[in-house]
Amino acid sequence: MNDSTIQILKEILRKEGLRYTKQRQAVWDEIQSSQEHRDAEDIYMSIRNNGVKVSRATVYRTIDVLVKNRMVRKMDVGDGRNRYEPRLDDAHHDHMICIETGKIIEFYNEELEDLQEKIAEENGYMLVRHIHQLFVKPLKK
Amino acid sequence: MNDSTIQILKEILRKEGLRYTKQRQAVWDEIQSSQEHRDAEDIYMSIRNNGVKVSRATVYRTIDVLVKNRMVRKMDVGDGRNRYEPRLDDAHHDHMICIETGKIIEFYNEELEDLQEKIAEENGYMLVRHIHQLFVKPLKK
DNA sequence: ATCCGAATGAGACTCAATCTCAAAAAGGGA
DNA sequence: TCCCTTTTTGAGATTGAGTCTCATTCGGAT
Repeated sequence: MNDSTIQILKEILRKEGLRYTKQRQAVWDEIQSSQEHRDAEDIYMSIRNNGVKVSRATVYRTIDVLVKNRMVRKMDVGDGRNRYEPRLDDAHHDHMICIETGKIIEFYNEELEDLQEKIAEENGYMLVRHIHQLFVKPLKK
Repeated sequence: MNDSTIQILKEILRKEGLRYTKQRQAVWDEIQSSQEHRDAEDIYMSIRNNGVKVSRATVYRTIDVLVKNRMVRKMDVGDGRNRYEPRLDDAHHDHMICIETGKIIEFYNEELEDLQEKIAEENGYMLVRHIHQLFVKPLKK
C-alpha cells in the first residue's frame, strides 16, 4: 500500500521484463500486510475479500516472481501447503515449529549460519541456501 | 531379507497391533536393500519387478508405519515427492543437496546438533526433531 | 488513440498421496 | 486342521496444491 514498496515492486517487474498490473500489486500488498506465515489459498481469499478480482493462477504466478526476487520467503512446513511471508530488508531467519500448538517461532543464530557455510566448504561446495526447521515442544516445568 | 531385520519388523508390527504380511515385509526389504534416497513410486515399482504383488496404497501405508517406528527416514527434497532411506542403527545425519547435479550428500556435525538443542531451550522448548538441508553448488577452482 | 505482445482467469489438468470398500488373508481358538 | 473374526489388501476413485491452456483483456510504447 505505501509508496516505497510500490516502487520496489515496479522496479522488480521492470527488471524481469514484466508489466505492472493491479493484480500483481494486490498480491504483494496482501503478503506485505502481515508478518504471518500464510498459504496461497489464504492470500488468494483475502485479496478477493478486499474486492480485488484475481485468480489463483495469478496469485501463484506472482508469488513465484516475488520469491525469485527475495520479496517473499517460501517455506515448506511439511503439510503439503507452502507458506509465504514478506521479506523486504528483513534479515534471514529460520523457523521453530511447535508440534503441540503449531506456533511458528523465528530464530537467527550467527554461529549456526557460519557453521553451515563451513560444512559446505569442507565438502567442496558453496552454500546457496538452506532449510532449517526445528520441531519442538514446550519444556515442562 | 536377512533374519535379524525380519525379527525387528515383526516386533514393531506386534507392538503396533498390526499383522505380519508378505507385502509389509517386501516394502521393508526393498527400502532396506539400498542406502539411496528413493521415492515411493520407485520403491513400489522395484517390489513389483521382484515379483511381489503389492499396491501403492500398501506401500504408502507400510512406509508410514516404518517412519513412525524409526526404521525409515522420510525426507522432503522440495520437488513434491518424498524420499525414503533406511535407518536401522544408522546414526542421525542431515543432507546437502547439489542444485547443479541433484546429488545428495549426507553430513553430521556434533557442534551443529548441540547448537540446535541450545537454541530450542533458550526459547523455552525441547527439540523433538529437525529438518536441515543445505542447498549447495560445487566450488569453482 | 492505436496496436501488439504480455497478463489474466476459468477451468482443465497433473501427480503424489489418501481413501473406499469388497474380497482376501492372518492368526487365535477349538 | 477348520472356523471365525478382524485386519489387510488392491483397484480404482478421490483429493488437493499447484500448473497449464488459451481465448479474452490489458499495459504501455509509439
